[in-house]
Amino acid sequence: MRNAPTILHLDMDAFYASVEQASKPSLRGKAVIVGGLGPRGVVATASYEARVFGVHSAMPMGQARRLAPNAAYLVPRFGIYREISDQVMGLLRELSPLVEPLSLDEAFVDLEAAGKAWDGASARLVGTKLRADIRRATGLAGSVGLAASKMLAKIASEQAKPDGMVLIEPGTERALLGPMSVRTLPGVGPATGDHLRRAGILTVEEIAEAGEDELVRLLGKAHGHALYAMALAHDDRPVVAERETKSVSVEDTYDVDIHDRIRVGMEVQRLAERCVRRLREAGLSGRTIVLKVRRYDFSTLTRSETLRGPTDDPGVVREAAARLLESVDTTGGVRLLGVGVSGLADYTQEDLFAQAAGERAERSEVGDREQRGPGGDGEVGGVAGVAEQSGRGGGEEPGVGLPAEGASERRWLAGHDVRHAEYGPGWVQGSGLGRVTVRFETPGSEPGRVRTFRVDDPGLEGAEPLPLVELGDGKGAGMGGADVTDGALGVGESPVVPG
DNA sequence: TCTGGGGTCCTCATTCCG
DNA sequence: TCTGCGGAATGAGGACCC
Repeated sequence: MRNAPTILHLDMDAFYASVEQASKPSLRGKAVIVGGLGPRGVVATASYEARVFGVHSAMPMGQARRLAPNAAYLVPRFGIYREISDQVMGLLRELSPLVEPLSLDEAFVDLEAAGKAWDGASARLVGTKLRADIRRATGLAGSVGLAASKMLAKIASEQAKPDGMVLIEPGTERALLGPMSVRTLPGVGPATGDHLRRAGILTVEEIAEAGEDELVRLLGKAHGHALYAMALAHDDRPVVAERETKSVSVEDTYDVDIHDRIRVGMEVQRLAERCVRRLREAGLSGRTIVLKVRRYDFSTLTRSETLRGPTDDPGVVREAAARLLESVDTTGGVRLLGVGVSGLADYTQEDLFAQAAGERAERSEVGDREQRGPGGDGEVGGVAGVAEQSGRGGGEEPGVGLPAEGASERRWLAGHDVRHAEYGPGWVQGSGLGRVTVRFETPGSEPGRVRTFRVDDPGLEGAEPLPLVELGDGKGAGMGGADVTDGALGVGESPVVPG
């Protein structure tokens, strides 16, 4: 491990929720919860105001609504999150060519590799400037951790939240980590945490005291060795700029369990097609097809099949998925279906055609029996439409207000952007019972007024998100000096009117 | 109104091959 | 020829992360 705190970890604070607050003046200082709004949705991000009520990410939406009934509940807008993320990652790449994004809102940067920092003082300067640059460019707050390894930089940024910076001085790591919970260490989740607790190991120090052999005995070779090293603050993992994709998958959780076997088959076909679309967009092909089924009782099983060569042929993937489904008992109902492809290779056309032809010829007799799937192509029934809604969010959301494929009526998703011919730009506060409620405001405006329309109002249409920071003047639209109208935290009137 | 979606990595069992 | 053994590939499942 290096001896200077020159690895930087950036973590954008409550990212999705902060973007929504920056976009929507009326939500600043309020509890905002972003996630799936269906009956089986979970929280993706809660604003700090919402966390006061005990709401946190991965919590079932129903539970969140009980804890914070007056919060604003919004559907994610991945398009704008990705745009802002690109902006932030761009700033990081100005610091160093060695940037390792972990997600839309997190990344490691190796400052030493670029000669941008060589000791604590220079690293602090870089961190301070970065946070200011991010705020100027996006209006948002990010927390920075600086340390001599990835693990510690990440722990540091965690401690820095919200809107802060923490540097862990080399030499102080063991003392700092010792009293912390084992759950602090990367790779220790609920299961491993329980495992360790049953062995009487609660803190990082106790992991170190237990010794490597005991850890390996408890957790297996790879995990045991890795955890022991982490507990001693040994972490040599380099910052890796380019990581290859290893698999591509899509999955949908259905609002209501599917019992009908034919319907299950159709859904698997649709998922296979979506998966291949994603695969092709990435310029990839793959050898191993994976079917995932989560049953009514939440038990999950996977079935996979490896082809002789990589494919990106929708027909081949559909057929493989259908074959895999045959070996799965779905009586009792399924709540989730997924199709994935792994064993990825670079796309090559000749391989592809040879493969497709070969596979089909091989199974020409068997094929007929299981072909029934794609016949009803394009037909999306009532329940399928609902599933479609819950399944969106992977990044290919349809434009708001545009009809979903096969759906006859426009859908207005809470939080998404719209424009009205008479009232201008705004966003959907809620919809139902044939009505849609829109708040007319923009990132740079004062909190705006609410109006309600019929869902088929001809003057209303979906719109692109507006930039958070007005171009040119560099004025941040962030939360810093935003007006907070409620005296107490979030106990004010609901900013989102249901129905 | 219990529990999303898209990934990665590891372990363990089985099978095939030399 | 029979048997044992050690990979490598494959398949299933679990844990974890954001």
